[in-house]
Amino acid sequence: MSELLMGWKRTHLCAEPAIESVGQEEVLMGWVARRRDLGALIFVDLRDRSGIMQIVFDQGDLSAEDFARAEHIRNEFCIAVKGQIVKRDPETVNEKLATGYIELRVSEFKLLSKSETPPFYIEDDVNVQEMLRLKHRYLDLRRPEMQETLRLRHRLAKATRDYFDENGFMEIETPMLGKSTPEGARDYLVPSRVHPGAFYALPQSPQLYKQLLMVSGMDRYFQIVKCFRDEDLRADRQPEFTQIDVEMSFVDIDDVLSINEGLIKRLFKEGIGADIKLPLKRLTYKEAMARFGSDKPDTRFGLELCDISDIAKGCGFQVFSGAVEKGGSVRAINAKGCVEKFARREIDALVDFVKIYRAKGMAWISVTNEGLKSPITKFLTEDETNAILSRLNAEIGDILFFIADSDDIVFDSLGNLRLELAKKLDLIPEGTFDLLWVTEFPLLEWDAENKRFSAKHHPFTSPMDEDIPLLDTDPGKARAKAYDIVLNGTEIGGGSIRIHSVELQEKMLGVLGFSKERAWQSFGFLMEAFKFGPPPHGGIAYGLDRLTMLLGNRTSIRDTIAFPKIQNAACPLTDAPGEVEAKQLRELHINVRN
RNA sequence: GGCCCGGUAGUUCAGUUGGUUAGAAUGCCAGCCUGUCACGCUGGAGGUCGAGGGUUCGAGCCCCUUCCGGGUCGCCA
Repeated sequence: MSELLMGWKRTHLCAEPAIESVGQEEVLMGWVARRRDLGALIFVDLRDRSGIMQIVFDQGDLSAEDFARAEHIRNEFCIAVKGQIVKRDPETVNEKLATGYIELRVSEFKLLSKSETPPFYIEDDVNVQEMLRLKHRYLDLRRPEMQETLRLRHRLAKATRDYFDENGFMEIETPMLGKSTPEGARDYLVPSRVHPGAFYALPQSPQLYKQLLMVSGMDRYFQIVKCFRDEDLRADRQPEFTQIDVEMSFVDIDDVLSINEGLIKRLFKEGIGADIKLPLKRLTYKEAMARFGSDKPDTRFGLELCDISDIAKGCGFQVFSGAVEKGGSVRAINAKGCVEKFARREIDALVDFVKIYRAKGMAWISVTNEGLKSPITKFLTEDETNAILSRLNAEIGDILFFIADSDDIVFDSLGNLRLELAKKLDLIPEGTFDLLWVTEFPLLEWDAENKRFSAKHHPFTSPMDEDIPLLDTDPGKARAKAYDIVLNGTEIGGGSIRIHSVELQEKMLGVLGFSKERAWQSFGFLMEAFKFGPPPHGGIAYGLDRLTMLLGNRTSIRDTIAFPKIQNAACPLTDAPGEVEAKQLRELHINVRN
């Protein structure tokens, strides 16, 4: 028995005693959340991970010496109290507290440890700079809402393990120290002491290992696993993050989607008690882009995009006709009833907004009861204008916004304008969960900087069967057996059916600009394995942090991670990364330039 | 790497056209108080205005540089 506890044993968590416990002697341990000192009577809100119990120090119940000690208790002191659970008088019941109809009258207490005055109050509406919370993360994590978020995360992880276990999946660990491969994000590198000048890479995902496990006949694999990407951070992006990684053999797209819909249903149920209807909606990539300007569309509201390229094609407005001639398009959004809501100032602000997404400008037409107001109608014939109005179902009070450019810029800027408008117009319903699959992604995208194709998903993604011939003729047109799952406009997971033949894998790498030699140098171990009876296989990976963020209704991924990094990838609590001793560097054969 | 926003008591903020000793709330400390629950009352302490430089008789405020934090574009297969 611990010296410090002197034989005391905790009988309950703070919020556990209920009305049935009245009359019993209990021992609670926890932190002082608040103290109300009325002189000869002191109330303390005692907090632990279960919640709060009000405890009462009454001068009459304690020795003079003990009561004097109680007067020195301060916030965040860690204490143990022994006493009787009593029912509160009806007029002193606190409805706001789950335990508000009872309290503990202290007969004895122990100070387990003192606390300095905390730099911020430990409560849910904390309202301090996040940096301060992160420097004292151990205090931040005492806050009930942080504890609940981590509990949610735990429930999601547990539901994942239960679900996959019940469905014949096995959790298998894969190496953290792997091989750096070209393609994809920047790797975190780990120098090898034994191999001078050689480096391991921390995994960006266990992709290749899980494919090898399929070749091994593991059939159904999953893993909740840390992954690492050395790229710039965002509110929803951390350099180390956790994936729910899944792979299955002898499957095609529908098999993967259906087993994963089961997982999604389970996660929502056990995570937040929500019922999700199956099957989930599906949109092809093409349709998602055309209607929403995004491959992760938020379909909780309208404001869909409308293609007017055919009308704009030969029109007198050079910006419109030119964009179409160069192979781009002209598309528009009808902001219903916005004439009253947006003054010229706000319209100009929206024109600036789309420039973030490389749009060179944005045309607009206000349909007012005094006629059309627009900087562009003077370049259009009456027929063209009418055709546009009619295509967009324009009515008095509407503002139409137009982007003319290459398709990627049109989609990106209008897609984001759509989200911005929805925010401004308050069109997004709170508390609803909008889930859908986006399918038939393009296999490749053109990398203009390096003048070559790169894989939209990754180089191991299978083309759709009917598009395989396109690899030889028009690779840019080939669609992939790839799918993303989208929740409220955020991608929460993505995957694909993989290539499982040496020939197709070689061809794919060839399209990506790999010589046969370099392909084998980089991915030979995978293709070598494919020589030995690889099963058809595919899978998916989810971002557990993001999923927790969305289900927990948090705005930052950092709130779902116990010890997150800040924007410059440092840890404010430990000050990582830090310098190391010269000896360590010498052993690793590393010279650091200053 | 680019763009935007921010940095003033422990904390959250205010600070007028550049003008006296930089304020408020809360927290903290002390005293009083037996039914509070954001307890109350009285009193007190607490500031490198992120840092450096400049303009000025005078800078929290204007200018330049820089550091730090957040958001975002690029980037993130």
